[in-house]
Amino acid sequence: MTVIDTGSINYGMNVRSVNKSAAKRRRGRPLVDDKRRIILDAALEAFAARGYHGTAVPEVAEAAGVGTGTLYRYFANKEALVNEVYRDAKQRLRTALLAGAPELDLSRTEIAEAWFAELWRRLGAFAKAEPDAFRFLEMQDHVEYLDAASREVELSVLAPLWMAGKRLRERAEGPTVDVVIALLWGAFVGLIKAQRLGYLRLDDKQLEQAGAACWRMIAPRPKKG
Amino acid sequence: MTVIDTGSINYGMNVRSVNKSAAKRRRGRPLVDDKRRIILDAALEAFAARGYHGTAVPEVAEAAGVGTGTLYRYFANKEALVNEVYRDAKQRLRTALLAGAPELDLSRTEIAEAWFAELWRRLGAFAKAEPDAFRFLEMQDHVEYLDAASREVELSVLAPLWMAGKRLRERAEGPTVDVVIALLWGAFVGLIKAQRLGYLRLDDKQLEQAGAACWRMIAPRPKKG
Amino acid sequence: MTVIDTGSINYGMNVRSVNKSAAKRRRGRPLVDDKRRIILDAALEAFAARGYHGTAVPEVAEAAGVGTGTLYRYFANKEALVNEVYRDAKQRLRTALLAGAPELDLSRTEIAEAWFAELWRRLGAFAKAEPDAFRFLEMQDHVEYLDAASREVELSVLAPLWMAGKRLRERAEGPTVDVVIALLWGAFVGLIKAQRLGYLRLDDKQLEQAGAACWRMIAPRPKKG
Amino acid sequence: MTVIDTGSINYGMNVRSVNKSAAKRRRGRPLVDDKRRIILDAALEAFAARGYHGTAVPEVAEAAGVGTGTLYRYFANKEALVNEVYRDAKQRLRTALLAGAPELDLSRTEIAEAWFAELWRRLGAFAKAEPDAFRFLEMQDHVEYLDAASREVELSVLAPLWMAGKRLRERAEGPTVDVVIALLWGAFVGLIKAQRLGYLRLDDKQLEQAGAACWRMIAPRPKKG
DNA sequence: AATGAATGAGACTTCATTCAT
DNA sequence: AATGAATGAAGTCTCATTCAT
Repeated sequence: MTVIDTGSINYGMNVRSVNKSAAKRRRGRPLVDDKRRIILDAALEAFAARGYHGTAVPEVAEAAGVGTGTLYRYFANKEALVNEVYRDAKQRLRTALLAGAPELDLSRTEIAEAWFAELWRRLGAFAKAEPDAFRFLEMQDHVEYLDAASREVELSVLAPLWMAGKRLRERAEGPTVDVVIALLWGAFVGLIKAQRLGYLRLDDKQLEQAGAACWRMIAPRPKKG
Repeated sequence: MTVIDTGSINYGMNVRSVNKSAAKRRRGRPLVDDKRRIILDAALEAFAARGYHGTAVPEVAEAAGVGTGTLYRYFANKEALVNEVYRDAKQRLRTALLAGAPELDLSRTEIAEAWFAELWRRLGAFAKAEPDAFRFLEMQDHVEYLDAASREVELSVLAPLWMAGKRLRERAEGPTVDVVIALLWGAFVGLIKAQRLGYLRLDDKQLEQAGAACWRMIAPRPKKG
Repeated sequence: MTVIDTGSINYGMNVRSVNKSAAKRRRGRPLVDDKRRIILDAALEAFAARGYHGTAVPEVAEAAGVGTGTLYRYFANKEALVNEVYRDAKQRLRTALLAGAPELDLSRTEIAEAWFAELWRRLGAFAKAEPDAFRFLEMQDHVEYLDAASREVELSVLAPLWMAGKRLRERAEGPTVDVVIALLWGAFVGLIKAQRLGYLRLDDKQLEQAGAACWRMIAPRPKKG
Repeated sequence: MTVIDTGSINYGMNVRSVNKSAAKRRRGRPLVDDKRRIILDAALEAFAARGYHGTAVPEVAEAAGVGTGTLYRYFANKEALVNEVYRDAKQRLRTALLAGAPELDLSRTEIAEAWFAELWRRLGAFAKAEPDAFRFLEMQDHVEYLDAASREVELSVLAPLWMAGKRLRERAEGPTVDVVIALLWGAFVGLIKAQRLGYLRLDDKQLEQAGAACWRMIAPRPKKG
């Protein structure tokens, strides 16, 4: 069962650094994308900590180590910036969750369970490796400023999960797929939030146990009759 | 089993109106608390919709139908206002969840299950009756401006749940109480958020099924050995 | 010939002061319009001196003796301000030129000449009494920021002149009415501009002689044949 | 009468192109002045369209097809640029109006009239050939940034006209030379401005008629007595 | 010599808070 | 006690100018 044998793969953790070091260079000269990357990172941290309205653009610029005017050379305005930060983080989440996931027969319960455990582990790894990204993405009310492109990215993460859920819960009773996804996602978010607020400390074992509990929530039980 | 026989009690739904109409009056003379109440309600709505930093104080005053200066007679400043809004909403949530709950023997599984179902129902009722309060309370990053008093109120809601969880999961295996609470709370929040964002529509039956799924997550299974 | 017997009427000169003193007051309390008026006057002076783009809003506020924020209570933004300044000045020009002008039989040359002399004198009085208004109105390229309302006011000044010109030059040969108006208006503007730049000094006699010269430019000569 | 027999000479029209193609070259190598010329032209267009304060330096550089830094190699700063643009345009106007004008006996009325008609025609040709130059030169409030050198050039255009006017109006009654020049110049500017704003359309015949009307304004009439 | 990325001063505008009425 | 006009600090964004490449 190769799926869960990912201990050696460090997903999530390296997405960002990959992006950074992969910045196109020509003969050693760092290109525009470098500065862009630095600003995006600084903005993510600020937005994650204080929200969109609570963050001043010069703050972001300073954190990125560039002048305010420079930031505006890379992003048309604050709204464009937050949208790119959002898409960027969401893409990384997407990669962390879905990259390299093989097509599996989720109708077989033991395979489905392993698949879910893997997903949960990846989520945990992402939340640990990129706490700011995770926190930012789970903020309420991006709606206010997200543009069409960002909403599309949003769907590109949800859709695969929804498809998997659909296959997983074919012929099962209980809540519909939408509800199950919302519950699971919320449960995970709640866990991370509680940790951030200091209500609990998570180690790998507890994270795994939490995942197992969540699996019990959705484990298919055949419909009556 | 009186616990679940609360169908006739409309908890939650009336919390706000009770607060409103219960504003202390003496022989028909409206008291100070009336205006206070109105401002708090207007502020809650605004904060829930646009967040703390996205809401302007004069905006709140106008929505409350009072002058800006008047608002400052009741609340020292914007931060004091948001803290009071927070405590006020949290108290109402507390009442909606915990009021009149009898002491139960949660070590007996069928009683515990009924107790959880009731809790879940009350949560649902609160989220429906006071969407703004629920949304506001679950916003991230109150931390930035919450004061000690507010954090205390926060605990006054959590503590009873924690105690109940403790009793419920004595001798059970799986995640610790903190983790379970975080998962459950998060799951419910995720459900409501998904509904608000239009990812799903909830009717009473689906809400109940969701609750049942969550119960499966925490239903005590005796420790091995 | 009552037309030219206006020596006792001080047109133009008093339009502004009238506006000022006529600010609605109730029991001696100066009303909102007062501050509005002060800001408009300060803005006119600044715009006349340095143009729209050359004038900073806080400059105007300071000249008006109010805080920057205050200015924005009265005018939505800089563009709204300049439009109101424009309309305000143009209306005053209109009043100064056209107020109380009787209907005359401009087909009779001697009446037409007196009418023109009167118009010229009024122009001179306006330019003298309100140099800033005159200078501002004759700046190039208001077009960039003028809104529909302002363009309407523009026409309300031009239309009557155009009608008069039409009547005056019925059956005359030479340039069309549009051309004549443009020439005359331009000639007057050139005169004032030259004075402002120090190329000449105008006394009443020279102004009158200039008007007479202009009259020669348009004095109707019957068409040949 | 060679003066008016200039129908075949295309003055004005070619001033700019002459300047351009006449940029000093040596054996096909484009010289510094080429780039200078291009920048001046781009700047003129921008300043004419949006004014000094409404024009950004990088905008000019881009329109000229050079880097921003390059522009600063040719002009010390924005103010130096606008001054050079001004002098350049004014010189071209000077050439267009005065080049090749023979010394004439303006005391003879019919010669003076022909001379004036020629001047008017040249003005018209210049305004048509170089609308941007004409528009820019007639903008108000160059004063703010014009330096001594520019003001000198201004005079080098005015002085010859003033001399001619002096000779023309020796012993005539009516307004002084300054006034007459201001009126005429203003009249022509008004005509062109009206055309630009769409208040009228000018063809050659109307332009000539306008010139004739203006001549009537200044045609010398012997002093009484 | 040419470039254009970088910058910070300064422009426009908002808003938390005060205070005279 | 209630008001809302007034304010200036602070936020978003632009642009004249510099300087490393």
